[in-house]
Amino acid sequence: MTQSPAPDLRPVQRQSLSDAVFEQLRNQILRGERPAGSSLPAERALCEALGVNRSAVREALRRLEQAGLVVVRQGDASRVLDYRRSTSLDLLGVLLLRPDGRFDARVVRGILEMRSALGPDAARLAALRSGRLCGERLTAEVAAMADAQGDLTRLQAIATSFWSHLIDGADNVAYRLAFNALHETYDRVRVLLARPMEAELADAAPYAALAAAVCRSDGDAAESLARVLLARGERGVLEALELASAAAWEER
Amino acid sequence: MTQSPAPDLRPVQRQSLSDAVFEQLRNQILRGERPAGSSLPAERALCEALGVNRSAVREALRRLEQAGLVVVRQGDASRVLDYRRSTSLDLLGVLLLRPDGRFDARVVRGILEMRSALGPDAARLAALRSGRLCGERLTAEVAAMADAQGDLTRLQAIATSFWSHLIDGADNVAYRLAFNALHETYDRVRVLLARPMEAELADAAPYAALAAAVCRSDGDAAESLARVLLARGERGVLEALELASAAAWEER
DNA sequence: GTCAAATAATTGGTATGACCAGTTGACAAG
DNA sequence: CTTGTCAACTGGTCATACCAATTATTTGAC
Repeated sequence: MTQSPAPDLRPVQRQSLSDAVFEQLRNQILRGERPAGSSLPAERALCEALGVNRSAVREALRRLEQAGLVVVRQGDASRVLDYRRSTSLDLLGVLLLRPDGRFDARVVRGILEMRSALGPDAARLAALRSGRLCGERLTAEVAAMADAQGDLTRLQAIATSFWSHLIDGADNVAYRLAFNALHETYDRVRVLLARPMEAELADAAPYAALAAAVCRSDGDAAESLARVLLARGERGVLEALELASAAAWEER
Repeated sequence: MTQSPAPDLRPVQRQSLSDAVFEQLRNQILRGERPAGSSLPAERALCEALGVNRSAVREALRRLEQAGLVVVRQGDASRVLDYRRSTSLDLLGVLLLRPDGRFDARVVRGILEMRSALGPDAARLAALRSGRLCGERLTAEVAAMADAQGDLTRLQAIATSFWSHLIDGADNVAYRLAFNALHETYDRVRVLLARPMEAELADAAPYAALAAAVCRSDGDAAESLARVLLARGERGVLEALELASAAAWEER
């Protein structure tokens, strides 16, 4: 008797009502269906329309407010803000995926550019500020890479850890918080990026050189090594993106 | 009869209960009084302790969750996250001011470094991508600067607008969102930075040169001009920061 | 008719209290 | 020791009433 292939059961994602309301309204705003300046329906009207209690609606509104998507004022209707002007980096993740499920190429490009602008500078600062201590941590990650050759998924995790230590070494809160946002965005599409970023991930040598540069507090070398390293992945992702858009073109 | 000096009444900022609860818990977390990994009291316990309704507590928790400061899971206690790892740039504003009301020098330094890393690249991209159109908008801002000579507050507003147009020209969502966060942080301490940044604000010539470079799509020139321009303010702020910390030292 | 003050209607803000639904850990049965 | 049950937490949802701020309308004086 043939054994059917193991159906890998993934944990089902739970979603509270306020989560659902939040996502629905957020997506409508980001899609432009609720343009900046427009008013949201009254809370009681939203309850009615969505079939939930007012608490759920209010909690969702609080989250939208915290995210910088709407402004709520007692006595007046809640108004939609221009998310391009009023939100912070934590929205990158949702902006990355268009409504049709494909990548938004502009967002991808923007993320890559930011990575290339901050990464080398962070490497420079880490070398100058945390030299030896940071360099040793980086070297440990490089050693882990050697054990993981061929396992792209594991290499992704190690590379992330590598950069996280580098950012810590740079001792820059703004870079840290930006990294958090970029990392979370990256995490959403990690599997899809494994192949395109193979050139950046599979070769441990540049990481080793960068770790060494940091270790000897050579800021200039660290900066230029980081620049070269990041360019590898950038090229791969952009190429994959072009192929994908070409394929989408063919589909028509 | 002597007239007492006009007591300038500023509009009192309204604050809902959930706002107050949010701020209190957020500050406790950021101050380390509620360390990462620790559990928050149960919602009903918080209501009791804070003297408010459970709705207010829940709405505050939703905001904390959205900000990446806590994680809430049904059936279990809410837990505090490590904000250095789980929050995004929108926390810069609160991190900037220490509990005693002074600036956190490390945060200031970090913001300046990020500004210097992204600004020149944004200028380069704006020149390459939006050249003429963007350059004309920038030129208009430069003209406004001429009318505002001497009025530092107005110059601040114009410079902000100048950079906003430049970021738009760079056509990079990530830069835009990062700019939003930096700008909001800047806005909180605008008046305090007017003097220290005078060298960057008062001279319109560098802005004019940058606008011209963008206009003729000269990416390299735009980048280096932006670098020089931003260095002016950076130097001034860092000097002011040293003076302030020296003064604080004297106070003891 | 004009304009300002009073008022009604609409919006969000807060409060109570009940009950549903997951999580955890103690505890008894196997 | 393992396993299943159950009790006591936890957050999630609901209904309803009333308070408070804003806005639009009406009213009334001039």
